[in-house]
Amino acid sequence: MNVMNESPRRKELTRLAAQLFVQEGFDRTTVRMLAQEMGIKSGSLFHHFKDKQEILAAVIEEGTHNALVIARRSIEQCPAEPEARLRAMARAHLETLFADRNAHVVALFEWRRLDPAASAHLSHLRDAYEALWVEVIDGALQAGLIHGDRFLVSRFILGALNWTVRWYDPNGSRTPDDLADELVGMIMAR
Amino acid sequence: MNVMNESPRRKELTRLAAQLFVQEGFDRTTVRMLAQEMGIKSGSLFHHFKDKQEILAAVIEEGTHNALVIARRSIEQCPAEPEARLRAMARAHLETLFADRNAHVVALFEWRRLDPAASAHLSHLRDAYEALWVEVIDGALQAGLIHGDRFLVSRFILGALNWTVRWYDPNGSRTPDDLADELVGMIMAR
DNA sequence: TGAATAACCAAGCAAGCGCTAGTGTGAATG
DNA sequence: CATTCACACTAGCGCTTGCTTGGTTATTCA
Repeated sequence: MNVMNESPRRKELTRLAAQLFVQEGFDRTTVRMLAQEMGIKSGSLFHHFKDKQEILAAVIEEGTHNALVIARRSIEQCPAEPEARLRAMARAHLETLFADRNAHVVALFEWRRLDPAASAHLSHLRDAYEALWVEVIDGALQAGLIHGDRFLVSRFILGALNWTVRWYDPNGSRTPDDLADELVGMIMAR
Repeated sequence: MNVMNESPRRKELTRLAAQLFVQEGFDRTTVRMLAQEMGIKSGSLFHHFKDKQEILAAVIEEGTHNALVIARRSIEQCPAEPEARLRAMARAHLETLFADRNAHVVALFEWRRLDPAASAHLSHLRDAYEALWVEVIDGALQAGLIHGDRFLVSRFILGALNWTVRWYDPNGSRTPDDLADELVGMIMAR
Protein backbone atom coordinates (compact mmCIF):
# COMPACT_ATOMS: atom_id res chain seq x y z
CA MET A 1 0.00 0.00 0.00
CA ASN A 2 2.82 2.35 0.80
CA VAL A 3 4.46 4.42 -1.91
CA MET A 4 7.77 4.16 -0.10
CA ASN A 5 7.79 0.37 -0.18
CA GLU A 6 9.18 0.10 -3.68
CA SER A 7 12.22 -2.13 -3.83
CA PRO A 8 13.56 -2.75 -7.33
CA ARG A 9 12.45 -6.34 -7.00
CA ARG A 10 8.91 -5.40 -6.10
CA LYS A 11 8.79 -2.97 -8.99
CA GLU A 12 9.81 -5.68 -11.42
CA LEU A 13 7.21 -8.07 -10.00
CA THR A 14 4.57 -5.36 -10.35
CA ARG A 15 5.50 -4.98 -13.99
CA LEU A 16 5.05 -8.69 -14.62
CA ALA A 17 1.76 -8.74 -12.74
CA ALA A 18 0.44 -5.91 -14.89
CA GLN A 19 1.16 -7.93 -18.01
CA LEU A 20 -0.80 -10.93 -16.74
CA PHE A 21 -3.69 -8.79 -15.51
CA VAL A 22 -4.06 -7.36 -19.00
CA GLN A 23 -3.92 -10.75 -20.67
CA GLU A 24 -6.23 -12.65 -18.34
CA GLY A 25 -8.01 -10.10 -16.20
CA PHE A 26 -7.48 -9.74 -12.48
CA ASP A 27 -9.99 -12.37 -11.38
CA ARG A 28 -8.68 -15.09 -13.66
CA THR A 29 -5.08 -14.49 -12.74
CA THR A 30 -4.15 -16.82 -9.89
CA VAL A 31 -1.27 -16.29 -7.48
CA ARG A 32 0.28 -19.44 -8.93
CA MET A 33 0.22 -17.96 -12.43
CA LEU A 34 1.80 -14.80 -11.13
CA ALA A 35 4.49 -16.72 -9.28
CA GLN A 36 5.35 -18.83 -12.29
CA GLU A 37 5.68 -15.77 -14.49
CA MET A 38 7.98 -14.28 -11.88
CA GLY A 39 10.10 -17.40 -11.60
CA ILE A 40 9.29 -18.09 -7.94
CA LYS A 41 6.89 -20.30 -5.98
CA SER A 42 3.46 -19.01 -5.06
CA GLY A 43 4.23 -18.77 -1.36
CA SER A 44 7.19 -16.48 -1.98
CA LEU A 45 4.88 -13.90 -3.51
CA PHE A 46 3.57 -12.96 -0.10
CA HIS A 47 6.95 -11.83 1.04
CA HIS A 48 6.60 -8.89 -1.35
CA PHE A 49 2.85 -8.25 -1.17
CA LYS A 50 0.59 -8.84 1.76
CA ASP A 51 -2.19 -10.21 -0.43
CA LYS A 52 -3.45 -10.33 -4.00
CA GLN A 53 -5.32 -7.08 -3.57
CA GLU A 54 -2.08 -5.28 -2.80
CA ILE A 55 -0.62 -6.46 -6.10
CA LEU A 56 -3.55 -4.95 -7.93
CA ALA A 57 -3.21 -1.72 -5.97
CA ALA A 58 0.50 -1.55 -6.81
CA VAL A 59 -0.17 -2.07 -10.50
CA ILE A 60 -2.92 0.53 -10.61
CA GLU A 61 -0.88 3.05 -8.68
CA GLU A 62 2.00 2.53 -11.08
CA GLY A 63 -0.26 2.85 -14.12
CA THR A 64 -2.06 5.99 -13.01
CA HIS A 65 1.08 7.66 -11.74
CA ASN A 66 2.78 6.90 -15.01
CA ALA A 67 -0.06 8.33 -17.06
CA LEU A 68 -0.07 11.49 -14.98
CA VAL A 69 3.67 12.06 -15.26
CA ILE A 70 3.78 11.47 -18.99
CA ALA A 71 0.77 13.66 -19.64
CA ARG A 72 2.24 16.53 -17.62
CA ARG A 73 5.54 16.27 -19.43
CA SER A 74 3.80 16.19 -22.78
CA ILE A 75 1.81 19.37 -22.34
CA GLU A 76 4.82 21.15 -20.85
CA GLN A 77 6.92 20.32 -23.87
CA CYS A 78 4.39 21.25 -26.51
CA PRO A 79 3.30 24.67 -27.84
CA ALA A 80 0.82 26.43 -25.58
CA GLU A 81 -1.92 26.51 -28.20
CA PRO A 82 -5.16 24.68 -27.36
CA GLU A 83 -5.03 22.39 -30.37
CA ALA A 84 -1.46 21.30 -29.75
CA ARG A 85 -2.22 20.65 -26.10
CA LEU A 86 -5.28 18.58 -26.90
CA ARG A 87 -3.32 16.55 -29.41
CA ALA A 88 -0.50 16.07 -26.91
CA MET A 89 -2.87 14.78 -24.24
CA ALA A 90 -4.47 12.30 -26.60
CA ARG A 91 -1.06 11.08 -27.77
CA ALA A 92 0.19 10.77 -24.22
CA HIS A 93 -2.87 8.79 -23.20
CA LEU A 94 -2.44 6.27 -25.99
CA GLU A 95 1.29 6.12 -25.40
CA THR A 96 0.78 4.94 -21.82
CA LEU A 97 -1.81 2.45 -23.03
CA PHE A 98 0.22 0.90 -25.83
CA ALA A 99 3.92 1.73 -25.66
CA ASP A 100 4.01 0.07 -22.25
CA ARG A 101 0.79 -1.83 -22.72
CA ASN A 102 0.17 -2.79 -19.14
CA ALA A 103 -0.30 -0.88 -15.93
CA HIS A 104 -2.44 1.93 -17.30
CA VAL A 105 -4.74 -0.53 -19.00
CA VAL A 106 -5.19 -2.35 -15.71
CA ALA A 107 -5.88 0.96 -13.96
CA LEU A 108 -8.69 1.68 -16.42
CA PHE A 109 -10.27 -1.73 -16.70
CA GLU A 110 -9.81 -3.26 -13.26
CA TRP A 111 -10.39 -0.27 -11.02
CA ARG A 112 -13.65 -1.76 -9.79
CA ARG A 113 -11.77 -4.72 -8.32
CA LEU A 114 -9.95 -2.51 -5.84
CA ASP A 115 -11.31 -2.75 -2.33
CA PRO A 116 -12.79 0.53 -1.02
CA ALA A 117 -9.73 1.42 1.07
CA ALA A 118 -7.29 1.13 -1.81
CA SER A 119 -9.69 2.89 -4.15
CA ALA A 120 -9.96 5.83 -1.77
CA HIS A 121 -6.21 5.94 -1.36
CA LEU A 122 -5.60 6.09 -5.11
CA SER A 123 -8.51 8.19 -6.29
CA HIS A 124 -6.56 11.45 -5.90
CA LEU A 125 -4.15 10.26 -8.59
CA ARG A 126 -6.98 9.54 -10.96
CA ASP A 127 -8.66 12.82 -10.11
CA ALA A 128 -5.44 14.73 -10.82
CA TYR A 129 -5.18 13.06 -14.20
CA GLU A 130 -8.76 13.85 -15.10
CA ALA A 131 -8.34 17.42 -13.90
CA LEU A 132 -5.49 17.78 -16.36
CA TRP A 133 -7.83 16.65 -19.12
CA VAL A 134 -10.58 19.03 -18.11
CA GLU A 135 -8.06 21.88 -18.08
CA VAL A 136 -6.92 21.14 -21.61
CA ILE A 137 -10.46 20.65 -22.84
CA ASP A 138 -11.55 23.92 -21.26
CA GLY A 139 -8.84 25.64 -23.25
CA ALA A 140 -10.06 24.05 -26.45
CA LEU A 141 -13.67 25.01 -25.69
CA GLN A 142 -12.79 28.63 -24.98
CA ALA A 143 -10.81 28.81 -28.19
CA GLY A 144 -13.87 27.58 -30.05
CA LEU A 145 -11.93 24.56 -31.23
CA ILE A 146 -14.56 22.12 -30.02
CA HIS A 147 -18.05 22.59 -28.63
CA GLY A 148 -20.26 21.01 -26.03
CA ASP A 149 -20.48 20.47 -22.30
CA ARG A 150 -17.03 20.26 -20.69
CA PHE A 151 -17.94 17.30 -18.54
CA LEU A 152 -19.50 15.29 -21.32
CA VAL A 153 -16.84 16.18 -23.87
CA SER A 154 -14.05 14.95 -21.62
CA ARG A 155 -15.94 11.76 -20.84
CA PHE A 156 -16.59 11.07 -24.52
CA ILE A 157 -13.00 11.69 -25.52
CA LEU A 158 -11.64 9.49 -22.77
CA GLY A 159 -14.15 6.81 -23.65
CA ALA A 160 -13.12 6.81 -27.29
CA LEU A 161 -9.47 6.61 -26.28
CA ASN A 162 -9.91 3.94 -23.63
CA TRP A 163 -11.96 1.71 -25.87
CA THR A 164 -9.08 1.50 -28.36
CA VAL A 165 -7.61 -1.12 -26.04
CA ARG A 166 -10.34 -3.46 -27.23
CA TRP A 167 -9.70 -3.23 -30.95
CA TYR A 168 -6.37 -1.60 -31.73
CA ASP A 169 -3.72 -3.86 -33.21
CA PRO A 170 -0.23 -2.56 -32.39
CA ASN A 171 1.18 -4.67 -35.24
CA GLY A 172 -1.06 -3.00 -37.80
CA SER A 173 -0.18 -0.10 -40.05
CA ARG A 174 -1.45 2.68 -37.78
CA THR A 175 0.57 4.14 -34.94
CA PRO A 176 -1.01 5.31 -31.67
CA ASP A 177 -0.16 8.86 -32.73
CA ASP A 178 -2.23 8.34 -35.88
CA LEU A 179 -5.20 7.41 -33.75
CA ALA A 180 -4.80 10.45 -31.53
CA ASP A 181 -4.60 12.78 -34.50
CA GLU A 182 -7.64 11.20 -36.15
CA LEU A 183 -9.69 11.59 -32.99
CA VAL A 184 -8.74 15.23 -32.54
CA GLY A 185 -9.48 15.85 -36.20
CA MET A 186 -12.88 14.23 -35.86
CA ILE A 187 -14.11 16.42 -33.03
CA MET A 188 -12.62 19.72 -34.15
CA ALA A 189 -15.01 22.26 -35.61
CA ARG A 190 -13.90 23.34 -39.05
CA MET B 1 -26.26 -22.82 -27.27
CA ASN B 2 -29.27 -23.25 -29.48
CA VAL B 3 -31.45 -20.30 -30.40
CA MET B 4 -34.48 -22.60 -30.41
CA ASN B 5 -33.97 -23.69 -26.82
CA GLU B 6 -35.71 -20.71 -25.28
CA SER B 7 -38.38 -21.71 -22.84
CA PRO B 8 -40.02 -18.82 -20.98
CA ARG B 9 -38.35 -20.00 -17.80
CA ARG B 10 -34.92 -20.02 -19.38
CA LYS B 11 -35.47 -16.56 -20.76
CA GLU B 12 -36.37 -15.25 -17.32
CA LEU B 13 -33.29 -16.90 -15.81
CA THR B 14 -31.13 -15.33 -18.51
CA ARG B 15 -32.53 -11.93 -17.61
CA LEU B 16 -31.61 -12.39 -13.96
CA ALA B 17 -28.16 -13.68 -14.86
CA ALA B 18 -27.52 -10.58 -16.96
CA GLN B 19 -28.30 -8.39 -14.00
CA LEU B 20 -25.79 -10.18 -11.78
CA PHE B 21 -23.12 -10.25 -14.49
CA VAL B 22 -23.37 -6.47 -14.77
CA GLN B 23 -23.19 -5.94 -11.02
CA GLU B 24 -20.36 -8.34 -10.23
CA GLY B 25 -18.75 -9.30 -13.49
CA PHE B 26 -18.91 -12.79 -14.96
CA ASP B 27 -15.92 -14.22 -13.12
CA ARG B 28 -17.04 -13.09 -9.68
CA THR B 29 -20.59 -14.33 -10.17
CA THR B 30 -20.84 -17.85 -8.75
CA VAL B 31 -23.46 -20.39 -9.72
CA ARG B 32 -24.70 -20.22 -6.15
CA MET B 33 -25.26 -16.48 -6.43
CA LEU B 34 -27.11 -17.02 -9.68
CA ALA B 35 -29.27 -19.76 -8.18
CA GLN B 36 -30.17 -17.68 -5.13
CA GLU B 37 -31.19 -14.75 -7.30
CA MET B 38 -33.37 -17.14 -9.28
CA GLY B 39 -34.92 -18.68 -6.19
CA ILE B 40 -33.61 -22.18 -6.85
CA LYS B 41 -30.70 -24.32 -5.65
CA SER B 42 -27.40 -24.23 -7.48
CA GLY B 43 -27.72 -27.76 -8.82
CA SER B 44 -31.05 -26.99 -10.46
CA LEU B 45 -29.36 -24.41 -12.62
CA PHE B 46 -27.82 -27.12 -14.73
CA HIS B 47 -31.18 -28.39 -15.78
CA HIS B 48 -31.58 -25.21 -17.83
CA PHE B 49 -27.98 -24.59 -18.91
CA LYS B 50 -25.34 -27.19 -19.53
CA ASP B 51 -22.66 -25.10 -17.83
CA LYS B 52 -21.81 -21.58 -16.69
CA GLN B 53 -20.40 -20.71 -20.10
CA GLU B 54 -23.77 -21.40 -21.69
CA ILE B 55 -25.41 -18.89 -19.37
CA LEU B 56 -22.95 -16.26 -20.51
CA ALA B 57 -23.55 -17.16 -24.14
CA ALA B 58 -27.31 -16.90 -23.66
CA VAL B 59 -26.99 -13.47 -22.05
CA ILE B 60 -24.68 -12.17 -24.75
CA GLU B 61 -26.86 -13.54 -27.53
CA GLU B 62 -29.87 -11.88 -25.96
CA GLY B 63 -28.02 -8.58 -25.53
CA THR B 64 -26.61 -8.40 -29.03
CA HIS B 65 -29.79 -9.58 -30.67
CA ASN B 66 -31.73 -6.98 -28.73
CA ALA B 67 -29.38 -4.19 -29.72
CA LEU B 68 -29.61 -5.20 -33.37
CA VAL B 69 -33.40 -5.35 -33.41
CA ILE B 70 -33.85 -2.01 -31.64
CA ALA B 71 -31.29 -0.28 -33.83
CA ARG B 72 -32.94 -1.54 -37.00
CA ARG B 73 -36.34 -0.43 -35.83
CA SER B 74 -35.00 2.98 -34.87
CA ILE B 75 -33.47 3.83 -38.21
CA GLU B 76 -36.53 2.50 -40.04
CA GLN B 77 -38.80 4.76 -38.06
CA CYS B 78 -36.75 7.93 -38.37
CA PRO B 79 -36.32 10.39 -41.28
CA ALA B 80 -33.91 9.17 -43.91
CA GLU B 81 -31.51 12.07 -43.47
CA PRO B 82 -27.96 11.21 -42.36
CA GLU B 83 -28.07 13.33 -39.23
CA ALA B 84 -31.36 11.87 -38.00
CA ARG B 85 -30.10 8.36 -38.65
CA LEU B 86 -26.87 8.96 -36.78
CA ARG B 87 -28.78 10.41 -33.85
CA ALA B 88 -31.20 7.49 -33.90
CA MET B 89 -28.39 4.95 -33.80
CA ALA B 90 -26.70 6.66 -30.87
CA ARG B 91 -29.99 6.87 -28.99
CA ALA B 92 -30.80 3.24 -29.69
CA HIS B 93 -27.38 2.16 -28.49
CA LEU B 94 -27.73 3.97 -25.18
CA GLU B 95 -31.31 2.79 -24.83
CA THR B 96 -30.24 -0.86 -24.92
CA LEU B 97 -27.46 -0.07 -22.47
CA PHE B 98 -29.53 1.77 -19.89
CA ALA B 99 -33.27 1.32 -20.34
CA ASP B 100 -32.74 -2.41 -19.93
CA ARG B 101 -29.36 -2.05 -18.32
CA ASN B 102 -28.22 -5.62 -18.57
CA ALA B 103 -27.65 -7.98 -21.43
CA HIS B 104 -26.12 -5.53 -23.88
CA VAL B 105 -23.68 -4.32 -21.24
CA VAL B 106 -22.61 -7.90 -20.65
CA ALA B 107 -22.22 -8.43 -24.38
CA LEU B 108 -19.85 -5.48 -24.59
CA PHE B 109 -17.81 -5.99 -21.44
CA GLU B 110 -17.65 -9.76 -21.06
CA TRP B 111 -17.27 -10.88 -24.66
CA ARG B 112 -13.70 -11.97 -23.99
CA ARG B 113 -14.94 -14.53 -21.46
CA LEU B 114 -16.78 -16.48 -24.16
CA ASP B 115 -15.01 -19.63 -25.18
CA PRO B 116 -13.90 -19.66 -28.85
CA ALA B 117 -16.79 -21.82 -30.03
CA ALA B 118 -19.48 -19.57 -28.58
CA SER B 119 -17.65 -16.49 -29.74
CA ALA B 120 -17.53 -17.78 -33.30
CA HIS B 121 -21.19 -18.74 -33.13
CA LEU B 122 -22.25 -15.25 -32.01
CA SER B 123 -19.83 -13.08 -33.93
CA HIS B 124 -22.19 -12.76 -36.90
CA LEU B 125 -24.68 -10.97 -34.68
CA ARG B 126 -22.08 -8.50 -33.53
CA ASP B 127 -20.83 -8.06 -37.09
CA ALA B 128 -24.35 -7.31 -38.30
CA TYR B 129 -24.75 -4.69 -35.62
CA GLU B 130 -21.44 -3.05 -36.47
CA ALA B 131 -22.25 -3.16 -40.16
CA LEU B 132 -25.39 -1.17 -39.42
CA TRP B 133 -23.24 1.44 -37.73
CA VAL B 134 -20.78 1.63 -40.58
CA GLU B 135 -23.65 2.07 -43.02
CA VAL B 136 -25.07 4.99 -41.05
CA ILE B 137 -21.64 6.53 -40.58
CA ASP B 138 -20.89 6.21 -44.28
CA GLY B 139 -24.04 8.20 -44.96
CA ALA B 140 -22.95 10.91 -42.57
CA LEU B 141 -19.47 11.02 -44.10
CA GLN B 142 -20.79 11.33 -47.65
CA ALA B 143 -23.12 14.10 -46.57
CA GLY B 144 -20.12 15.95 -45.15
CA LEU B 145 -21.71 15.85 -41.73
CA ILE B 146 -18.63 14.36 -40.10
CA HIS B 147 -15.15 13.70 -41.37
CA GLY B 148 -12.44 11.11 -40.96
CA ASP B 149 -11.73 7.48 -41.66
CA ARG B 150 -14.92 5.39 -41.61
CA PHE B 151 -13.36 2.59 -39.61
CA LEU B 152 -11.82 4.84 -37.01
CA VAL B 153 -14.83 7.10 -36.73
CA SER B 154 -17.16 4.21 -35.99
CA ARG B 155 -14.72 2.80 -33.43
CA PHE B 156 -14.38 6.14 -31.69
CA ILE B 157 -18.12 6.74 -31.55
CA LEU B 158 -18.83 3.29 -30.21
CA GLY B 159 -16.03 3.69 -27.68
CA ALA B 160 -17.44 6.95 -26.41
CA LEU B 161 -20.89 5.39 -26.15
CA ASN B 162 -19.78 2.16 -24.53
CA TRP B 163 -17.68 3.90 -21.92
CA THR B 164 -20.75 5.75 -20.64
CA VAL B 165 -21.54 2.56 -18.73
CA ARG B 166 -18.63 3.39 -16.45
CA TRP B 167 -19.70 6.86 -15.43
CA TYR B 168 -23.30 7.59 -16.36
CA ASP B 169 -25.75 7.91 -13.48
CA PRO B 170 -29.30 7.01 -14.57
CA ASN B 171 -30.65 8.84 -11.53
CA GLY B 172 -28.97 12.09 -12.52
CA SER B 173 -30.53 14.94 -14.46
CA ARG B 174 -29.44 13.83 -17.93
CA THR B 175 -31.33 11.29 -20.00
CA PRO B 176 -29.61 8.81 -22.30
CA ASP B 177 -31.09 10.74 -25.21
CA ASP B 178 -29.32 13.86 -23.94
CA LEU B 179 -26.04 12.01 -24.07
CA ALA B 180 -26.65 10.78 -27.59
CA ASP B 181 -27.51 14.26 -28.81
CA GLU B 182 -24.48 15.79 -27.14
CA LEU B 183 -22.16 13.24 -28.72
CA VAL B 184 -23.59 13.77 -32.19
CA GLY B 185 -23.37 17.52 -31.69
CA MET B 186 -19.75 17.22 -30.65
CA ILE B 187 -18.55 15.41 -33.73
CA MET B 188 -20.62 17.24 -36.33
CA ALA B 189 -18.84 19.75 -38.51
CA ARG B 190 -20.45 23.15 -38.33
C1' DT C 1 -56.35 -42.30 -14.16
C1' DG C 2 -52.00 -42.93 -15.37
C1' DA C 3 -47.88 -42.06 -17.85
C1' DA C 4 -44.63 -38.76 -19.45
C1' DT C 5 -42.04 -34.77 -18.89
C1' DA C 6 -40.21 -30.60 -16.85
C1' DA C 7 -38.50 -28.57 -12.82
C1' DC C 8 -36.43 -28.97 -8.73
C1' DC C 9 -33.68 -30.59 -4.35
C1' DA C 10 -30.16 -32.72 -1.13
C1' DA C 11 -25.73 -34.12 -0.88
C1' DG C 12 -21.36 -34.03 -2.11
C1' DC C 13 -16.99 -34.65 -5.18
C1' DA C 14 -12.66 -33.19 -7.30
C1' DA C 15 -10.11 -29.41 -8.37
C1' DG C 16 -8.48 -25.08 -7.60
C1' DC C 17 -8.30 -20.99 -4.84
C1' DG C 18 -5.77 -17.44 -1.61
C1' DC C 19 -2.91 -17.66 1.91
C1' DT C 20 0.06 -19.37 6.13
C1' DA C 21 3.64 -21.64 8.85
C1' DG C 22 7.99 -23.03 9.36
C1' DT C 23 12.54 -23.56 7.33
C1' DG C 24 16.80 -22.87 4.52
C1' DT C 25 19.81 -19.96 2.04
C1' DG C 26 23.65 -16.65 0.77
C1' DA C 27 25.04 -11.80 1.23
C1' DA C 28 25.56 -7.79 3.99
C1' DT C 29 26.36 -5.81 8.69
C1' DG C 30 27.93 -5.41 13.65
C1' DC D 1 32.75 -14.70 13.77
C1' DA D 2 28.00 -14.00 14.98
C1' DT D 3 23.86 -11.87 13.67
C1' DT D 4 20.66 -10.07 10.79
C1' DC D 5 18.13 -9.57 6.70
C1' DA D 6 15.97 -10.22 2.13
C1' DC D 7 14.40 -13.74 -0.39
C1' DA D 8 13.07 -18.13 -1.50
C1' DC D 9 11.25 -22.95 -0.61
C1' DT D 10 8.10 -26.97 1.02
C1' DA D 11 3.90 -28.43 2.49
C1' DG D 12 -0.52 -28.01 3.15
C1' DC D 13 -4.88 -25.83 5.49
C1' DG D 14 -9.46 -24.22 5.04
C1' DC D 15 -12.52 -22.81 1.91
C1' DT D 16 -14.99 -22.04 -2.58
C1' DT D 17 -15.57 -23.26 -7.13
C1' DG D 18 -18.26 -25.48 -11.11
C1' DC D 19 -20.60 -29.37 -11.68
C1' DT D 20 -22.73 -34.36 -10.96
C1' DT D 21 -25.68 -37.80 -9.14
C1' DG D 22 -29.83 -39.98 -7.80
C1' DG D 23 -34.11 -39.20 -6.41
C1' DT D 24 -38.58 -36.20 -5.56
C1' DT D 25 -42.47 -33.15 -6.79
C1' DA D 26 -45.48 -30.54 -9.92
C1' DT D 27 -47.68 -30.13 -14.46
C1' DT D 28 -49.42 -31.68 -18.68
C1' DC D 29 -51.97 -34.47 -21.69
C1' DA D 30 -53.75 -39.00 -23.53
